Amino acid sequence: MIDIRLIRDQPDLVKDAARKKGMKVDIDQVLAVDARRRALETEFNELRSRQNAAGEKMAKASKEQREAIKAEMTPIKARLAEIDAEKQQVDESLRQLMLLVPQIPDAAAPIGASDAENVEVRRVGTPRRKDEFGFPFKDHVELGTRLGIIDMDRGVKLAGSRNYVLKGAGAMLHEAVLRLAWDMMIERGFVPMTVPVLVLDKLMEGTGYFPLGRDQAYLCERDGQSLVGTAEVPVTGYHMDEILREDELPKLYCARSTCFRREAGAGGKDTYGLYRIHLFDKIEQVVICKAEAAESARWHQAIIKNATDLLDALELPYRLLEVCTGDMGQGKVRMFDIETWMPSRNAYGETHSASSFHDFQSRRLNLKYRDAGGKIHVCHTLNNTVVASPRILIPLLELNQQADGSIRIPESLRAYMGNRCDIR
RNA sequence: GGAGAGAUGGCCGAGCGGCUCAAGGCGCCGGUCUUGAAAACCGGUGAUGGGGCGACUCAUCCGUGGGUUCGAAUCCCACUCUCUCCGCCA
Repeated sequence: MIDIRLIRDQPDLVKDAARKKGMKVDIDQVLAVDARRRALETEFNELRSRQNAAGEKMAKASKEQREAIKAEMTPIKARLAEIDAEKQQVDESLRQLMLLVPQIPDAAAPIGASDAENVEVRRVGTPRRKDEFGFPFKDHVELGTRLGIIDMDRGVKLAGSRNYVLKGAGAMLHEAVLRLAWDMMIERGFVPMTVPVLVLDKLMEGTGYFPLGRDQAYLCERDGQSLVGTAEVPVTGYHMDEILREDELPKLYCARSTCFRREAGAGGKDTYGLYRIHLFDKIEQVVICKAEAAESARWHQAIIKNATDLLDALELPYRLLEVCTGDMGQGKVRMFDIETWMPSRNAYGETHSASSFHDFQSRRLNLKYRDAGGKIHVCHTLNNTVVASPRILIPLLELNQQADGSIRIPESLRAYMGNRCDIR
């Protein structure tokens, strides 16, 4: 949600944003409905004012006067009922329209139509191609299956396509990367939380996943709840409907959650292995900060660094991409993806996504703060993956494979793996 | 799942059809007093939307949504949530 006053004052700016993001939204319709809403409100307020005045007189009126006032109020009452009915409809349709309006992308964000136009910022580490291992390369599925730590077939047997089972050292490695990330974030001052993963729809709407991303979520419609695709939803929504004090900002949170994604529309894309799956676990970092672009931008860099530091600790090669307007999504001002090198794909694959929303989520969530002078502002929010597993196991297993099919465990993970140095 | 109680401003809490434009207290802010602080005393202190350059002004908000009424925090209905007891249970 953006400030409706911005649409009133600079409709072209908003139309331009929609164009850059490749979104269809009728801004003129928004303006028309908004104008109607205000007209109704003005009339309503006027009549209500008269009704209130009549009510005061009524309290100390004689019997005859009362009858006169009643008669006078009858048509006003009827008109108020009419206005109220129309206003409810208009309010709701305005709300629905506003939920579709995009956030204005940052001027620095590359303009483009799809992920093909994302811009590489930098590469860190040296990618190794399949033929550079000095022995026959095996992908993560083959490695994991041979070692008995990944079981794709039984995952599908239990839960259908895009499901899997990790066992033994595979389950341990999954847990190890999450623990490493968890401990690192706590050390950096982020407050760890456990949060609900089945949340009310208004939280999905508040964080911007509904209505446009509704088909990506598993719905529990009977209960008005949905399974989250990321802990970002409950963590960012944690302070919903609150007015925080400026001196308690920024709020730095991290949470682990299981993430549920329908992957609707993915069709037959990425059906192989642990890449695109319906369920995974993730440590997510969320920042709620003051409504200042520079402050937001600083935190954006900080949460990106948290993620790249983790990848460095895992000894994985990656690249940082700035996501273009057409690929960044409705709510975002600016967005960076981190892609980690995955030899089996012979490419970098997305493992992290760092987004800055400015006030987009906070407006939907009614999340504000009061500054020292008592003035109220809408917060800014940001989030980024710290680590998502098992996707991260793809490069971790593939890049650490050894000639005999065993897996070397990076040093940073060994403490979480019973001090083992390898999986064999 | 069964029975009962409750939901009021940042917090506690009164109000149970029209002097409530929500009492009182706490907290917070400002002032007086004081060497300074505390205490005491005085004053102020919500959100949202509309209108106005502005001092302002109008409306809405007492869990949510309906209803009764000239008028609802107050009466009626439904729902949600919280607490207590019982049952079940990781």
